[in-house]
Amino acid sequence: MSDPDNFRQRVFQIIAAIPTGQVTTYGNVAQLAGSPRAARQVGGVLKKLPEGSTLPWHRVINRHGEISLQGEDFKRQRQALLAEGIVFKKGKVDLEKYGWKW
DNA sequence: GTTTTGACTGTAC
DNA sequence: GGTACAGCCAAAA
Repeated sequence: MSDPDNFRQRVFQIIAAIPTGQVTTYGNVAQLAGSPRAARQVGGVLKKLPEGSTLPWHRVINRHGEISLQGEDFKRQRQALLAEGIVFKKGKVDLEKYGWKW
């Protein structure tokens, strides 16, 4: 059949399923992808994201509720989240409130 | 096939 | 509460 072992493909599917106005952590995505310890790789995959993907990668943040990126990418992600109704408190997001739950 | 890298997380101080 | 170090995993060179 298909390639269920394709971690990268799995991550895309998971992130694509995140509803607007909600956020999730890399660790959460990694766990859903089948490897709870591969949170790092989740970011690594998104960094090499294909341009044709309309994937809402901006809804993925670290476990501190903060954006792990820096520089322009950081601001871009923050703006994207603000545009979706996410409220930043002291530069952080309330995962208890916006944390994505299945 | 081996080595290097990294948008993370957990534990320790 | 914040900072520092180590571990883990998958993809790219």
